[in-house]
Amino acid sequence: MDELDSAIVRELQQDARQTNRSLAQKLGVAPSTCLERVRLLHRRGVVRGYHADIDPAALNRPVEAFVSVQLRPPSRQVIEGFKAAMFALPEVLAVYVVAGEQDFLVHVSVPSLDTLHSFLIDRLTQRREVTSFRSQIIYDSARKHVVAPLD
Amino acid sequence: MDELDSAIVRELQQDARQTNRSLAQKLGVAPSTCLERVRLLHRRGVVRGYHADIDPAALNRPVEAFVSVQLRPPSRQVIEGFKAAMFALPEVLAVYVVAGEQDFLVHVSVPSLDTLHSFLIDRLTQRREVTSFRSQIIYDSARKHVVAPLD
DNA sequence: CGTGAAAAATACTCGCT
DNA sequence: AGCGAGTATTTTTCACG
Repeated sequence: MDELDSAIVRELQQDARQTNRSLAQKLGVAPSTCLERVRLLHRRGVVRGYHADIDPAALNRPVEAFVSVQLRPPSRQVIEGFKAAMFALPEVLAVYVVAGEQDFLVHVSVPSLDTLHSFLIDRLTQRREVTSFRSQIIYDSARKHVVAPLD
Repeated sequence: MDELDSAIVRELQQDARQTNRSLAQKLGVAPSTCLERVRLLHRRGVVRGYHADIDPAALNRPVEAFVSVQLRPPSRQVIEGFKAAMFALPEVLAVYVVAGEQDFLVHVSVPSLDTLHSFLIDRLTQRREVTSFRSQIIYDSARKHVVAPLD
């Protein structure tokens, strides 16, 4: 990860569809050089993929929330099982196994508050390993698409 | 958003760099048709951008956490100010204004637990509007890159 | 390891249905 | 709106420095 790699990573985070040519021009190297670097970044697992960012409203998912969940017992089996079950649900965007009062954080996006309520009742309350949960509706959010190396 | 649009959106979420040609082939339409659809999806704001997914470890950010923050007073001014301040920090990946006991959720990624501690002390404790906060280290996580329409 | 030029593939335009 | 042939760019390869 030298300076050129970092610059490539930054640019591809900003716009994954820019041509290799314009990328090379911006960074002041030959297109073939740039292409080789990008390939190495793939092989090394630095670049994990390229994904379109879609407006949730267009997918009929205007309502988002975080649901914190406490599990019993918080064993590996229970945690892994719950994680897999949640991830399989279409409403779920992401799952996080966390340390703290709660064991789990589930990021969901749904068509309405009604759908959220149904999700909580049908998908969480049902499960015996869920001892408690708390949901936080997201009023507003902002996410970075370009993340710089630290240190 | 007919069936073709949905298919395009799904495919571009899965791999944003696939050529228009292969995309058209998969969906059984002419490349020019496909290109026109993609452009319309842009214009309508359905596709907001294309971003490379980078391994956080490669950016020297192996430690992630959610920090829940309570603000006083939870006025628009205070919330917006805090949001902007947090978003400007390099450690911050995303910010969420939420409803519930806490007012804010900050997603951070840092080089180490030490860095996280410094972040909490120097960037949160310092601020007068922060009345309390709680941090949850992320042990494990999974995020979907392809999100389907609901209903 | 980076480069430049040739070859192959792709994007993009546009007149037509 | 969707299509396909033609043109313009781009990607990709490869022999050389």
